[in-house]
Amino acid sequence: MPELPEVETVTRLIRKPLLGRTIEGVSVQWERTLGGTSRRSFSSAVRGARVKAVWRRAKYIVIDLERPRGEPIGAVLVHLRMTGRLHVDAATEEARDYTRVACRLDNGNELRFVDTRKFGRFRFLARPDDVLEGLGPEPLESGFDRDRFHRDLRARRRMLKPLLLDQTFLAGLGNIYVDEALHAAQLHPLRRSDRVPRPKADALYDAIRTTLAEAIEREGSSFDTFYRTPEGQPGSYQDRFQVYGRTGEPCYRCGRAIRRIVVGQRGTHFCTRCQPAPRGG
DNA sequence: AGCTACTCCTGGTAGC
DNA sequence: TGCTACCAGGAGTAGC
Repeated sequence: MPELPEVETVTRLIRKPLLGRTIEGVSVQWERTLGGTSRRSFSSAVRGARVKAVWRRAKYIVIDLERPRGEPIGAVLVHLRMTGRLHVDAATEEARDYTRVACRLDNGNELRFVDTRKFGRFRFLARPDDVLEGLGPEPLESGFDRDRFHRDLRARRRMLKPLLLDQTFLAGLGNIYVDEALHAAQLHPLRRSDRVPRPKADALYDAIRTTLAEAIEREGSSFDTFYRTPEGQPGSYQDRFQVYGRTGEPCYRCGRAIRRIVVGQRGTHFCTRCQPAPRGG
């Protein structure tokens, strides 16, 4: 599903076609995609606005908007959740199925938010920081270092799997990359965060950063005909999965069958030999 | 504080 | 063939 690497890939691809463009009009097919704002107020907020910047924070694509004279007016925060996609098409191109929101641009193109399952959000916020400031550190940025990660792990008493999925703890990881990082660090998903010794915390830190960086290099993961970049190209990191979706198949490291359990309603994949069960939590 | 269950949605698929 | 049941999971919320 779209996690940090997929969102980063999408952000990079839509940046160029959006930068400097003015939104001339919007059409909203599914109002709840706006995340609580009415069609009317969404439309009046973004119509006439110009795209000042396109960047990523956690799993959000942030589209900063400004008035024609240059005053900032807020941002559209796009969250793809499970099935959201962004496309920039010629406005004359045939409508895509499952388009929930579309923004007509001043160069004849249209930004389309397509989302079969309707979980995604395309929200205008006058003060986007209200949402973004509540997020945990960016795992690939320099402010996130080994000392901080170790300290943060010790400050909580939670199982690693749900803790790493918590966006206020660390931003950008989802179900797939958490499983991959825990396997790389040889840590059991149910291990309690305050019982991870420093060397293992360092190993997990390295595993998270390496996994995410390599996935970005490969433009994310695509599978089940699910994820595609805006140009329709699949990413290729799914070929590197060590545990995710490999239930019953041999661990590449030790040969034992990968096991699947459910933790917090999430499918969780791990190797019972490489990631031994914690004793007493 | 941290856990579980539930909700939002739809397409795909397993099972009959 | 066609039906039903269930699964996928990001994140918000409620209740314990």
